[in-house]
Amino acid sequence: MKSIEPTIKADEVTPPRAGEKILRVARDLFYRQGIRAIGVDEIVRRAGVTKPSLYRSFPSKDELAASYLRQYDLEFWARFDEAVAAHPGDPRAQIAAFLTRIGKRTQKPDYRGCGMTNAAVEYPEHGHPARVVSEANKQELRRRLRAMAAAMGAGDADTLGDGLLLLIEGAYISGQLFGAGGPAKSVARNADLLIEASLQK
Amino acid sequence: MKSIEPTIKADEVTPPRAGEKILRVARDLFYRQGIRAIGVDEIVRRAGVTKPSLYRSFPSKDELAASYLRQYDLEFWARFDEAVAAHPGDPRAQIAAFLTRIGKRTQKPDYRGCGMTNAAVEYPEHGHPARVVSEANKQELRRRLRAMAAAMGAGDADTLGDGLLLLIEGAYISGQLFGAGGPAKSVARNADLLIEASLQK
DNA sequence: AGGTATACGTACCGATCGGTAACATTGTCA
DNA sequence: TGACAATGTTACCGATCGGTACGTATACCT
Repeated sequence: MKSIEPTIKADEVTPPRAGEKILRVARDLFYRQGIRAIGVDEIVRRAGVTKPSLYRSFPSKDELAASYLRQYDLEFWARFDEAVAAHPGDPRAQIAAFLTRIGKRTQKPDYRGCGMTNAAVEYPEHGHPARVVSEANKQELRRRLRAMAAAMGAGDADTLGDGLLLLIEGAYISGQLFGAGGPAKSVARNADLLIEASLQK
Repeated sequence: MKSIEPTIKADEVTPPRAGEKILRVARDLFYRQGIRAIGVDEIVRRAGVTKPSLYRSFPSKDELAASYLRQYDLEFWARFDEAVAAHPGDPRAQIAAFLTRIGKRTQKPDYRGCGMTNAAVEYPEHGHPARVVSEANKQELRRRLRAMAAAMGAGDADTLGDGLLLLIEGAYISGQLFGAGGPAKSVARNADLLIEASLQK
């Protein structure tokens, strides 16, 4: 009476692996309160697992933080590419869509900026696992923004791309500094003004 | 032979009080490595004093961090007002001077952004002594930037002022994320483009 | 010289940090 | 049934965390 009912695979009925639960909880706590502010004990407690389970899935807390950021990276590019895909061949509209979304997110009550940016602030030391992931993400973002600026036909595409990056990072930070009603809500408008000025040169 | 020579008061000849040495060392370590990353033991060790001396001058580490930021606040406004004083009655030139200076600072090797911004990222909790100082500084900066945008005659002064704040915060963060050669070096140029676009509307 | 207040140092506190050793328990599959 | 892999349990490690009780030195004023 037990071998005839795997209508669902065992893998699917099995509750989330310990590593997955840990990463899910860590992601939430790290983002909302910061990586340094959260101890491994609190993570395992909220995840309903024990500490050895954490260290069987992750070699260290620093690597757990890096894993959190790698997942964050995937979700970030998913959002980015979603805005891109919504306006094929129109980089200016792509930027506008992406920034409009950022501007809205910054107004939400529990917004705490960009996990990548925050991690880099928390870990200034070069070579730290979390910082490595964060820097790679930002390098790639810069590359793509400059490419989009060039595709718009900007005279100085690198400057415009960098200007957009400054506005975006400013929105991330201002969002968590000022909360709702802060300067971040105008990021899309300001980016559009900057693009306009950079094109008619 | 001892009562006739107080040409200088005793207070002045005395080597720096423990509290001052502590604050000087704490300021340096907090800025370069972050507040959470530095323990009170390291502060007192590098300052050449002992821990009770720290807690006689400051009620807690959090308050020491707040004192560090209050001093940072004074120096920040000194730099800001210096740029303002250099171009009386010309807010656009004042902004340009201030941002040019920021752009240069971000290219220095040991640049680590704005101490205020970093502290707010490290302490997301509302009401934390360090965060309170940081938020007050940013609120005032926003107010002044908006006022300067209005003085420039911008159609939508609040949007322009906020846009400048976004660029500034973006420069702070990008400066420590990318190091020399990063997007922050173009902050003055992008701000000028944004101003230009905002005025001719 | 003596009193007094201020500043400083030694030694210590309990709590928490990230991380681990050793072993028991469970479910899966052959 | 028996082997295996994953997880849980318990207890522990040395280091560091922020913070303090308490005694000692120094400088000044009378």
